[in-house]
Amino acid sequence: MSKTTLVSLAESLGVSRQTVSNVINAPHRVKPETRMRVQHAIVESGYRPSAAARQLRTRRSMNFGIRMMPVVDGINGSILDRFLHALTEAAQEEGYRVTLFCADTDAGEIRQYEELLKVADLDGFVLTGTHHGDHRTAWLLEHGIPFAAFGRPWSSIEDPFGSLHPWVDVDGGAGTEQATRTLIEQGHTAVGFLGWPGGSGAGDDRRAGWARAMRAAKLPTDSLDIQADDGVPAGAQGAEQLASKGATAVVCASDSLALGALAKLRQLHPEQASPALIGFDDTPVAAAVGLSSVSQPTEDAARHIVAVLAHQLAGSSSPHGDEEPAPERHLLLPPTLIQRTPYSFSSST
Amino acid sequence: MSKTTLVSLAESLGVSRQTVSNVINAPHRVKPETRMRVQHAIVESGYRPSAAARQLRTRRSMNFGIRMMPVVDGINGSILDRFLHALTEAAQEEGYRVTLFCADTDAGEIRQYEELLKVADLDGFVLTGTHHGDHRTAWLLEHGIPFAAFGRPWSSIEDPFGSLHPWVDVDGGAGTEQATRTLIEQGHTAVGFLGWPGGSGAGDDRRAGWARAMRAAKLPTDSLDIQADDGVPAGAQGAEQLASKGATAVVCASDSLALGALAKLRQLHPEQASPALIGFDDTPVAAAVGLSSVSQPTEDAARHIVAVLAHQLAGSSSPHGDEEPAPERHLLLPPTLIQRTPYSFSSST
DNA sequence: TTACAGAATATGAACGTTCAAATAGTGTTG
DNA sequence: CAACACTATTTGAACGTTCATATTCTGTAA
Repeated sequence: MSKTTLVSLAESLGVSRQTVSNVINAPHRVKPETRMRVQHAIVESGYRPSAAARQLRTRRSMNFGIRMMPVVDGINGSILDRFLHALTEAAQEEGYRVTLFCADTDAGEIRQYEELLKVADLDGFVLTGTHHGDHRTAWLLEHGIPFAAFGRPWSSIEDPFGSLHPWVDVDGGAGTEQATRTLIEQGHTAVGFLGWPGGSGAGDDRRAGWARAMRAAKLPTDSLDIQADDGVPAGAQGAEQLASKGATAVVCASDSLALGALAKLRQLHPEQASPALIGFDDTPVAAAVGLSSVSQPTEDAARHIVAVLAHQLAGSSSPHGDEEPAPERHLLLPPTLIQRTPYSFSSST
Repeated sequence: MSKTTLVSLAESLGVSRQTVSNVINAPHRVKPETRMRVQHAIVESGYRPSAAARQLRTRRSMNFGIRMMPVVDGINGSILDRFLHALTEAAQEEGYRVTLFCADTDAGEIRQYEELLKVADLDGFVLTGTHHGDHRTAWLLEHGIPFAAFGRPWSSIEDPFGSLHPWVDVDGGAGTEQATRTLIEQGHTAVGFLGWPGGSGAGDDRRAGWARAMRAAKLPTDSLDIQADDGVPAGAQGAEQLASKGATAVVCASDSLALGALAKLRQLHPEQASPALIGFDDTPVAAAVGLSSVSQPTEDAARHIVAVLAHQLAGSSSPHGDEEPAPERHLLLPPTLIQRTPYSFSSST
């Protein structure tokens, strides 16, 4: 039971290796009858073409890379898990594999690109955590390396849809806007926003969504906008400030902040079991404590990223008539508001 | 600036390809003078050997696979992030790459093994989530595929150190034991255990640690042992039961359970800002809410797994005198108790 | 029947590396 | 100085594909 190869399989069938190869890569070139016969033998023998040999010849590895960011907070980073899983799954379905790599900085990431392109012949990359002044996209574009980003090109945010590279992102602003609107509809007139200091792209976007909803309802936003570094303690502190300014409801830029706010609001208003509070990212923690949160369609985003990347890769090798319709190169997905009632831990449970 | 290859580099130096190859793979065979010259040229040109060509010839890909488990809870799963990051980093340092793959079931995982071995020529695998009646290890052993597991072989738990395959695990029992002891030293005599239903390997192990500490202190364990499915609500419920049985402190099998317990205990004893409570896994949530927790040395585990796997892979190709001392094939790492004071969210913050 | 076009299949070469074996170089020794 | 034992370097072949081209087959028209 030695290894099946193109040649050994061809010999045992009395055809040439190229015919077997064609059955796999260009079935239309083979007479239906032979094709069937070969296909049957392929299944029978469990033959799989060697990626290495194929890669050596075609210079394509059917493999793309994604960087593991250094673990920071983890509470928000945990959505990466879902993303990575969905990405791997989608890639697998399209016949691609996902290779991980580490880098501490963007510069380090670029160095890894060079390395991986030469050594492993990666076909492309998936970028996450795009930000202002991101050098990675420029480098990749310049070198003509296929890639797709999870995150808008914040550097040229005036016209993200005119961007040269494909990206997929979640419309955070629409999420906070909806969250705010929901709270307003529930009767709140002083909805505070608890977000990060300005300058962080995603953070500003989420803040803008809140402001839009407030303006649309002709409600004042003055002094209801708190800037706090991400984290539970800062969330508690911010919630306290907002409460003192008269806010009766709070929209947060992250679940970490919301978690702190939840604890603080409960402390301030013990009579009120379910504070009017909405977090962001729908992390496991939010689900765990029953916190309403804006949920990003991570799976959809991952799937689309793979689609865009795969289309780009396939397109470059066979520039003839398109079979598949080209997936959108720039896609802004709407998030979903997950409404929950915080667990009251009442004795009746 | 066309691609540098072994041949092009050799030509420009006036040596043969094999000499350059030797400088890379067996430097001792090359005269120091030539070696220097070649090494310099390699750096100069930024030459990197093609993984595909190498793999085709040597049948080794310097690549191992790890499965992305379906996302379940997430609150505990988030330690996977840290593990994966550390694994990738360690692998990278040893010259290996990490390929992800998905499977819903163990059987699916085995199917992927077959596929990946044939197609991508993966050199080995890292297993996570070992459990009773795990078929994966048997399959891999049977087929002679190198692998290392994160998790003891629970199926043959009588003699884990006699196991045929290498594994690394964290001594959960030692963790809960230490946690319990710490609480006892603080004066508690009725320390409850809030864990999962029996039969889950890791869960039983953690329960046993608690029981050991209690027995050692000659304290009764009757009715202080609660079995609950993982999750925040179940944690709250369990904590309430324990409180009604007179427990003044609680050790939990997971942070999810502890999080629920924390909320419940605060509700039951509002005067007591910091309930005597210890969780497990030191997840980001625990850090966020200031919950004491047993921390697994995930990074060390990952690093050791890579070491064992790399040693196994290197060993099989060069069975001569060992340079590196062989890393332990079976390793039980002690966890660390991280003590924290739950955030009180007091106005003074 | 012959010639010819088009479909179907087969053959040689190449991708970039390492292995195995051959050749050239360098002292050492009788 | 010839024979030898090493060390250092080179050469041919092979890994398993796909590309480009060549060959064979089949049917149709002259």
